Amino acid sequence: MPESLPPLNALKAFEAAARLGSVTLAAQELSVTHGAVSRQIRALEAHFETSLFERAGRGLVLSRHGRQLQAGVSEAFTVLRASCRALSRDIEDAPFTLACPGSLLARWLIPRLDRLHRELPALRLNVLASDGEPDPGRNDISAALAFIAPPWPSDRQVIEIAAETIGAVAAPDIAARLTGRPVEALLEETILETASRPQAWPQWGQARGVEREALTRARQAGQSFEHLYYLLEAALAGLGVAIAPRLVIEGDLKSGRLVAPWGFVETDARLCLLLARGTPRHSGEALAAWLRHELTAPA
Amino acid sequence: MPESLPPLNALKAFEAAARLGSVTLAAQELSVTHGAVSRQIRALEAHFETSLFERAGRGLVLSRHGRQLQAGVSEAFTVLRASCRALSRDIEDAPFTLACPGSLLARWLIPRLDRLHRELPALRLNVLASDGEPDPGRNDISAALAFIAPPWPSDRQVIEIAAETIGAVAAPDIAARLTGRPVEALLEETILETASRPQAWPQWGQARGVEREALTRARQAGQSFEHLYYLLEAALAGLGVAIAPRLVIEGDLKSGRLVAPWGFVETDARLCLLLARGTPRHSGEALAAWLRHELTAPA
DNA sequence: ATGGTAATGTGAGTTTTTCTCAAGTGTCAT
DNA sequence: ATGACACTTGAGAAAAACTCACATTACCAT
Repeated sequence: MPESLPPLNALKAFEAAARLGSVTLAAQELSVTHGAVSRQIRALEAHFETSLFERAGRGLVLSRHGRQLQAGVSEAFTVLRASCRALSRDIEDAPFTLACPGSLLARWLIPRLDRLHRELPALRLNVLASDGEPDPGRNDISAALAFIAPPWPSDRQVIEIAAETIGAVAAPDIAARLTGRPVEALLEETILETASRPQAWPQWGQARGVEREALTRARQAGQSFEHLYYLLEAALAGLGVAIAPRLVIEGDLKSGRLVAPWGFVETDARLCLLLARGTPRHSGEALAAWLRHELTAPA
Repeated sequence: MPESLPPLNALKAFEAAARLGSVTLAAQELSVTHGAVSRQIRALEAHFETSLFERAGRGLVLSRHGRQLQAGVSEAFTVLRASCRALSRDIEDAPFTLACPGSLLARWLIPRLDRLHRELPALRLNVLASDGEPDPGRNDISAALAFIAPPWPSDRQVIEIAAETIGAVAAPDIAARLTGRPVEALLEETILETASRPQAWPQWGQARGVEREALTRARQAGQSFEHLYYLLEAALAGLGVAIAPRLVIEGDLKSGRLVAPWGFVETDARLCLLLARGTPRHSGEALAAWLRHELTAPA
């Protein structure tokens, strides 16, 4: 059972003092007072029951035992410093891998990736689509972008980016029949939704005052898709009225390929960045700041 | 300026946990609770902003970064353990060098050296005569044996062995003229003393009730020697009456070569073992215990 | 010599770190 | 399910480390 190590902080003080030949200089290097270093060295001498330095008037000189100890300790500390430094560099240089729902990735993030790379080059961002679960169990993912509703998971850091707004959207030909008419007109159309967000229509409906029962019946008569991506393709193809986060379809609204006859409502969900364990906080904050800016900018 | 070392105690906990693959086992090895080790590892992960272990259900597995760190750290700790262990061994095995006043060495210690070596073989004792200063400035001396009066030096450990007793002694032919007579008979003899203990005669005289002035005059008429060793040779040669510690002349008393007509008195001085800086306390205590035993034993 | 400077050593009190205890959570095996 | 086991975590206690101020010692220039 390897034990029998001397107090390590005392060794650190000794190593510095031995290398610099001075308690005072060692104290400066370690950012403490000389008294602290002096005490640590005494503690080490007490541990070994020997004197490590000869007190030579104004300065210190290593004793025979001190020299012997320094040989091993300085070698060990050099190794330690080198490997810790190497690890820090590797961590610093590691690419930041962001998992992102496929639809958001394709429709919102990818068009902005070039600018993101230009404005945050140090991040060395990789993106990949996370279909299904928003939570990165995989080890090589630094963070995940996802719409999640409270309560947020407590086992990883969560950075809030923006509120989610959702709305009913449809291709222009369908929308033409709805614009300007009361919300109930919706019930005459084919309702499209995703299995992953069963609360989306009810939430929107409540905010817009659609009768709950009627909406449920209309949904049952409509169609459900596995992913938001397919839902949006269906809406674009004119199959019916879909419910979708504004963010994802922003481009489609602008180009006129989709229209939201009754606008958008805010939900309790938020667009969040979920940091994986061990992802540097500042990297996550940098990305979050960029995302926020990009969302509020007129662009 | 080499700095940028992670917290060393956290590294120690990490090293043990990585080597043993378990927080609990590491805690046992380090003699702390598993909670403490867990925290230290978290601190290290926070330092590097990465996760060093994958929490694999019931146990821990090193992550990629953890493995990278372990490589360097375990090497460094191996070096550290080896060199500290080597130093401890060297210190443990180092011979114990005792400085001792020449007269005490020759007349008391040397006759007992053989037994001392036999009874304390682990001490690996060397002895050398320290003429003059009782204080070992020399680096290769582990301890010094000396009669010293309070106050004792505060800058080194002092172990008290026994009270000093001194007495007036003379060769048998002189002593024959004194034995049985009052102390004042002393004043008619040649007084011998050492320059190194000018207080010896006055102390003895006061205890025995000799008039101070008369004694001072007698001393001025007598002879002073540089060392106790010469003083005793003079006494043995019948040059006069000497004052000497009982311990030093014990052998001479026993053999009848010296006689103490009025016995011995205790002084405020003590036979002490002065430990040099860095001498293991237990070595000093062992020697002191042996010396005490030898002094009180009938032998 | 004498005073100035520069270094280490140390006593007392405070701050910071680390540890323990106890409860919480998740996993595995029966 | 249930118990055993292992890691995590919050709060308070214990221990270590640090700072401050002063003491001590040696060197050096005047």
